[in-house]
Amino acid sequence: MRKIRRHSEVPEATIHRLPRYLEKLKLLQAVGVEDVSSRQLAESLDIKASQLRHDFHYFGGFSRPGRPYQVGKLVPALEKIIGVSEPQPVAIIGAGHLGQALANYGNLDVQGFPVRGVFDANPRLVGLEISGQPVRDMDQLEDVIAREGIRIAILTVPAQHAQAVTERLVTCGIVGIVNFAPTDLKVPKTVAVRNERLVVGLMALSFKVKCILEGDCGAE
Amino acid sequence: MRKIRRHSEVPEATIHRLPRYLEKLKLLQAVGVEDVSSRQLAESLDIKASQLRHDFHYFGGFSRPGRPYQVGKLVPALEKIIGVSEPQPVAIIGAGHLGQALANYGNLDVQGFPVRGVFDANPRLVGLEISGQPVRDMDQLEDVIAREGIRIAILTVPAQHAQAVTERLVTCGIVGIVNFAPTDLKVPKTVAVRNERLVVGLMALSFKVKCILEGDCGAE
DNA sequence: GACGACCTGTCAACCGGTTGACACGTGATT
DNA sequence: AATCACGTGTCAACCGGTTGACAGGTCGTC
Repeated sequence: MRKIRRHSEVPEATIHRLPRYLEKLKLLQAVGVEDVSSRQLAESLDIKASQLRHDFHYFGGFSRPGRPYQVGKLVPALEKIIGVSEPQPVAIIGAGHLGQALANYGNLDVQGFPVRGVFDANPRLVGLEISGQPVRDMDQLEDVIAREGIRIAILTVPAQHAQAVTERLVTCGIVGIVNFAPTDLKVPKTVAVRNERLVVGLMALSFKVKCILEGDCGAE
Repeated sequence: MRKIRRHSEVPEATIHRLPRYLEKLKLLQAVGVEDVSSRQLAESLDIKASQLRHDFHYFGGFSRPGRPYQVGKLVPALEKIIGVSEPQPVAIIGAGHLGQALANYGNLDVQGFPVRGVFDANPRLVGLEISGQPVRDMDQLEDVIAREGIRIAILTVPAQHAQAVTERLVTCGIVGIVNFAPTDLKVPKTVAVRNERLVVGLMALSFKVKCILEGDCGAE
């Protein structure tokens, strides 16, 4: 039942697994499964059971010893840990193709990240309606973020504007940024950034593809 | 000058840094920089110089000892290693909002991944033109992939169809898949998959945001 | 031509994350 | 009540990746 104080001690790798645990557990819950053992859950996620238990151990007290985990308790516990026990509103900055695609992506709402503001500097896009939401002019950025209590922003502006926009976001209280621009953002330590760089991913994949084709991967 | 045979020995972490090296080097090249030391390059990428040299060491022979790296030689060398010294055509499966956004994303072409086929099962989308390319019906999938020699596919179909489509892709010779569907794909070992799970990223970010807001991150 | 500034290649120590092992708790069965 | 199958919490060994240190090469300068 002991809770760890400083979440900063949780390894990065574990943090990235938490969402996957939650995802799978919600799926199980939807099917009506009540109990799940570390082995079952781990196997379905293709990781080792010991690792899963180790991960949970950082937070402690998910189950009574000797008994499997209870899906019904684990889901809200994980949601609380991750910070999505209440909806976490997000803003999308940049209503180009990608921004629009994300605004339309219903899964965000469902998973606890309702889009509460879409912004663009281009007057042609401003006023456009996407999934029932207007694209707003950038000069409303600060107002809307404050009013809606938004903490997380998704950045889909061109690379050359990314840093400037980021600074505005930081000033008006944004704490987390998902960056789709192919640039590294400079932010204070009190702001978390996650880079989603498609091209980097593609290239890493390309490297592996080359390995596979040349036959110097795996047992040769 | 010694070349390592089995690229599979290159650590995952290094593979993911290679594209970033290339990206930055291209930028330098565009500005006319000819030489760059490991320290300069590493600092601009916010990593340690020793790590960069260590990474390059896997491939060897990028520079004459005692002299800094030559941008003009490094760029093609890295392109060759990553597998983008020649354009690597890709297909996009699923022409929904995300698929369209990616098809429109000019950066892919520029970086060596020209989109050579966009497919969708929805008759309403088939025939639509995106960036000068028609959305094709799924029944043309095999033909086009074979004709264009496509090795990498980007999967942007709904989760429930992802596995079925994947199997078709594998059968017709696709070796790398970028998966945007929130599902784990089952593929043979000879196929590389990279999952781009937006919601997982958002949740990891949300966790950190919560840490920051609660003040239990960093030096407290 | 000797010196010093600067560079890379290389290796060994270090560190964080992963994994296997096991102690201990629970409930069903005999 | 004893036993067995199955479960979690916990820890120590292990392993891969990161980091610092240094040997050895190159160039410009005095």
